[in-house]
Amino acid sequence: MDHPSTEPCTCSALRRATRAVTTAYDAALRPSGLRVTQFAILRLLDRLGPTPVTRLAAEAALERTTMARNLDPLERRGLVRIAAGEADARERVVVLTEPGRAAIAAAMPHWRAAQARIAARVEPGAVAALAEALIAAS
Amino acid sequence: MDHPSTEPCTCSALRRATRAVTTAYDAALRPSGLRVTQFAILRLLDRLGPTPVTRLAAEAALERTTMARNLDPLERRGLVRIAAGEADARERVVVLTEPGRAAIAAAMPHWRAAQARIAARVEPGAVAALAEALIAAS
DNA sequence: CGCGGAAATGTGCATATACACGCATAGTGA
DNA sequence: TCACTATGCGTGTATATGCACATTTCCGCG
Repeated sequence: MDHPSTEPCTCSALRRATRAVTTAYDAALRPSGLRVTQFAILRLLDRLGPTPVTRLAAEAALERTTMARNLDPLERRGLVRIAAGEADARERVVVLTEPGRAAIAAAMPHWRAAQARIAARVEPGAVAALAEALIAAS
Repeated sequence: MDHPSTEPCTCSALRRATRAVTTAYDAALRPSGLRVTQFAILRLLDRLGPTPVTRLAAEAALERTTMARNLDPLERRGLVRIAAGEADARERVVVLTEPGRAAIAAAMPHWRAAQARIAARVEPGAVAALAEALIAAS
């Protein structure tokens, strides 16, 4: 081999696939005005109820500061509200608002469509399994 | 089901895995001063030789403007050089410099280590196959 | 040769992601 | 009560990513 630059990079392949899939989901969610990342945060919040930023980040396996910044556009649009913690003054508790709940509902059918389009060609379980394995390996 | 927010999102799972893997690769590449994205671009350039930005983006399946901006830090550090096209004045041809080549070489062992760590737990072929399927489905 | 469409870029804007620091509050042991 | 440590956050900086628009240059046709 004249060039070692031909060996495939697992990380790059993964990033590339993620870009493609994300673009597809974002396109599908377009009418709802949400991106898949934002939709995911809203859904998580819906599941967890009011949650401090750090815990929210942990649940999403996101860097804390990343989560905090990802919340900004959502707060600006009134989809979430951020309140000071009651027991602990350091905490900033994120709360899903009614408009936020409505945004989830509005986006849901588009999200399902995207999910279905992918599932038609790729076993969702396979993705989940591989994702888990990759996370464990990292 | 009281909450539809529990159904797993294929895209989010994938993004999460990619974050984890990227973090691992970036950590491994740390000593080289390159990120995995930058390393990938340099390697691509090494494979292709001098290439206009748009074609480089197409090869990497990256948005054109994204590629252009990803080149900025590399150019700033002198790892690539950007010259005006000779035949076509519109083109901006990206060229791998000697320091760029050296950077690849320096990063290579760290990259291999990261690759090996992942490969020990996850079949690289499986990732590649799934990535391809996902891209095709998007 | 001149014109109109196509191709290659650049720019502005918005979000996503993570690391290094620094601040404020909570909790704990002497 | 008073350090000391641990915890929850915010900010600064840098990169990564993509869309919408505007600009420049090329090329084929009349």
